[in-house]
Amino acid sequence: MPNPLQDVKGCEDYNEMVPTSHVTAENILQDGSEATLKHHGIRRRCLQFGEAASNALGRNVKLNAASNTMITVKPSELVTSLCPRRGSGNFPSTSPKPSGIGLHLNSIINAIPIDQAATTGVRLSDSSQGMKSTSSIRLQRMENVKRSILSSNVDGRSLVDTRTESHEIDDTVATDTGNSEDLNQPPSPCKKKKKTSVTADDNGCKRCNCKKSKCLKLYCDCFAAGTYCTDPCACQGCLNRPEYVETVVETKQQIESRNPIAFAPKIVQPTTDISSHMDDENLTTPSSARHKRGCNCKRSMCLKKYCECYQANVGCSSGCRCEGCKNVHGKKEDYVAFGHTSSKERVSSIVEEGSDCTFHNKLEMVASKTVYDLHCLSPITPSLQCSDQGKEDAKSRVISGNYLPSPESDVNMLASCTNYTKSSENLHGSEALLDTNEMLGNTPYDSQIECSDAALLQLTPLPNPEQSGTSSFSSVPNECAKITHSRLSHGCIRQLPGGSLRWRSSPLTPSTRVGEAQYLQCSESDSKLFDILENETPDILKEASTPMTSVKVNSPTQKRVSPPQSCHIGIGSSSSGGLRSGRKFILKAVPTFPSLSPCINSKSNGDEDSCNSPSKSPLKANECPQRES
DNA sequence: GAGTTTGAAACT
DNA sequence: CAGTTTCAAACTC
Repeated sequence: MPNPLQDVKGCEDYNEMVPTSHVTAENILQDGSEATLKHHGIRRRCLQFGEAASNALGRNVKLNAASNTMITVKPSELVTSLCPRRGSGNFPSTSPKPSGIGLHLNSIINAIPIDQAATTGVRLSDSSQGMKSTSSIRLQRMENVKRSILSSNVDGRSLVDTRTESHEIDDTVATDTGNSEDLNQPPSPCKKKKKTSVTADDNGCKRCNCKKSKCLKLYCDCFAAGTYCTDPCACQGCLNRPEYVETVVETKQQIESRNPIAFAPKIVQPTTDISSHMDDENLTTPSSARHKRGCNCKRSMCLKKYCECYQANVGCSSGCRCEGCKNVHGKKEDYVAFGHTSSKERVSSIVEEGSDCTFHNKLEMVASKTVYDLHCLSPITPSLQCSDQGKEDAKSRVISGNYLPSPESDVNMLASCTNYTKSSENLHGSEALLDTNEMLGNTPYDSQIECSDAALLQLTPLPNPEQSGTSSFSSVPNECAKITHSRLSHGCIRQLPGGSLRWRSSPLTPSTRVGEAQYLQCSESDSKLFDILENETPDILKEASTPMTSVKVNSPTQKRVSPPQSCHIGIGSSSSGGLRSGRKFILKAVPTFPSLSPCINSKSNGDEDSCNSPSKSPLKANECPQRES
């Protein structure tokens, strides 16, 4: 049995001794080795804007457990001075943050064929067998992680880039080249990566090639995804680095002020919509996911990656303003034809349904946040989580029964995770401090898959000043995790009273209003919820005819956002409120990364197994080869 | 690898 | 809010 302490130590080293390590370590100890691994995975990925920044700042960051926030104590000392420009190599010896490359939420990730996720989900859905395989996989990963840690300690390499344990082992070369030194330094001009048509690395992780934006605009995939640029990026004059955390945060805030959902995931997954139709009849749409704002293609006919919908492997919807749409994943016309309400209609319905405009706004915010979270979760996360909770039976039952069987299961689970994440708002501050990034953003790494409940609870807000003082639950029993987890399995989306969208920190946005009461509710009827939800789900699905419950026109260009509507109430009230509103929203995670690196496999094999959903074939043909190049 | 096309993001 | 510009990815040659 792996020694939790040992792993923890590894994690700490790996994470550059981030102050949160102690807390995490405690949790890990409590949760056992598996949890440890999960933590490990999560923590690995928590070094993005938030943690990475803290790393860069080193001493300047401290944790505020009570508020679930990470406070930059001396922002003024930032970076510009600390961090020499790329190539100077004088950074504080921060270990490489987890390469931001990777699952970029906003950058839609075609990196991973949706079907891969779907495949995984199916596998998991297979209750008994699925769980077994999951267990074995996890065990193997544990070994890999341990080896990675040991290896790291020995040769001084950071573990940060161990996106996936398997990668760690398989991609020795990559690790070697991407040592901490390299990762900590912006790519020097002379070292600039050769530009290729493929912006994703072998793991499907994206990297940018920005030249003028300094990677501080949404043009930059990394920035848009809420991740720092990393060595693989070939950007020039990049300021999207931990060293420039202050600049990054400011820019981010500026952008958010302009568009609160700027950093929200672009793909949303309605739970109930025509997806079945699409899948069955057209075999072109992997899921019912839709681009939240829709595309605006004029000449590409939504058949090229210029189209964000196409790129995300989703069909166009009524929200799109494309012309001559021929999106193989679903044409806009088809979407409308299947009865989806138009964006305006959705807005109207929202207004009608809610008496409080503010409330809806919040919902929208939450939706964005939710989506954000979803992207980072790998399809198998839920099962792993379940295993940790000691409620495996119930959880697995729920998962397999309601969600996993379908290709969208991963999405659902992700959505569930969102709930979970949101629930975590109420959790212990220190626990909630970590890894929001992971949850929010790129979770391409296997480590994400291994998120434990506890790990999920460790949400790390970005260094967003606005966030401080958010959480009111300073102490959260592990029970909470379990409880929330149970909710997680149901894909219920809870509202975040916090309202405003926070970059990466959204899940942690304090939700004292909803939080406590609901939390209690859930606690009381935790076990019942499974049954209740299971029974309800079918009805809900039937009721919901409109996947995109609402559309928000919030940008100058009238881009749309789909907020979650019904589940905000939480499980406790879901039976009457959220779920039965007939509009259950499940935000679809963009097919980020194949949990177990199926993509990698696919790369080498071109195998359909890894990229295989029937619906996906067109896409596959298009993308897998490309990635190989 | 250079150049072109495209559409999102940013700006006016 | 519409039109224009900027930008970087996607694409072509």
